[in-house]
Amino acid sequence: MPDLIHDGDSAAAVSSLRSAVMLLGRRLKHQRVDESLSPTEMSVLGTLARCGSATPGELARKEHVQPPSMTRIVALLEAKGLVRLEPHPDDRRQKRVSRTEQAEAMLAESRSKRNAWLANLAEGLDEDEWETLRAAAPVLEKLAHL
Amino acid sequence: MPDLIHDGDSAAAVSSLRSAVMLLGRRLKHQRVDESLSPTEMSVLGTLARCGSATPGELARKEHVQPPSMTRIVALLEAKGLVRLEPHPDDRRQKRVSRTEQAEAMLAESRSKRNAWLANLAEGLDEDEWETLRAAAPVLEKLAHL
DNA sequence: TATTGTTATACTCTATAACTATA
DNA sequence: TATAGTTATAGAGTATAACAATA
Repeated sequence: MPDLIHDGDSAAAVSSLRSAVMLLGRRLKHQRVDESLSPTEMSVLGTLARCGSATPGELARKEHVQPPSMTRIVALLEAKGLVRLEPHPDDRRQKRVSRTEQAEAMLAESRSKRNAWLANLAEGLDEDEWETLRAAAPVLEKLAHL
Repeated sequence: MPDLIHDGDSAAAVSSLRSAVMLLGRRLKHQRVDESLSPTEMSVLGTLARCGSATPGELARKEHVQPPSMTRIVALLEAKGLVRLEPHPDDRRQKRVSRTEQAEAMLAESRSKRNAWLANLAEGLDEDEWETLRAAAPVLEKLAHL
């Protein structure tokens, strides 16, 4: 494995990346479409958008909450019409949780709002800076998923 | 103002940046030194590291919490030896809150732990990718502060 | 007997309303 | 009279412990 990041410049870049990502992440999180959804409820919908469907237990593990908390979250999302619960085909103890069309529309609106906010912020950069960032976007995305 | 980001490629880059920053931000947030500090307590210490010192009211506004919540947070931080409270020089209603040496050490350790985690993650990139990200770091930092 | 999910209950964090002290 | 901070109390979100149903 190449040891890319142990010179001084790279250490500074790591530190700079870390603080920028954390601050920008916090600011993005505040751009919400639906104030009535808690961060975890929102995150569960995002997870379901990636996974298609999952059991309550799987969701609890992915969101780092305990099973009883997920029971409550799923019940709230179901009451809001954002997820659907079905019996598990193989195991009658489990359930399948999947998102509704309404949830997909809300997620799309949420992404769209945050994109618009970020694009507006990026107007404060000059063309070279934006070009640099545009080149880095796919790399940052790869890094985030490593 | 130049209209940099309204072509299709840039819209894709904005979306990619947004999701990468949010995911990476969430993952970084989980890298904690002290599990006994709530996110807001941690954030208050970070704010004090930037500002030097502040009144409880200023902290409440910066952290977007109500004054009574900040009263409690400051009291908890003081009990943990992480902030110091002093009378305000000009106004006897107010107080000055500043961080202790112990808080500075904790913040340094926290930054260091997150940097190490991120640097380790970055080992999964190849040299060109890392070079791209290193060039983008200062731009991302500028963007986060706009 | 182990696992999935739920119910009952307690704790943490934050908010609102009412109060005290100072400007 | 207005402002800074605190006290008292309530609500939202999550945790642990005990339980029911199924494997």
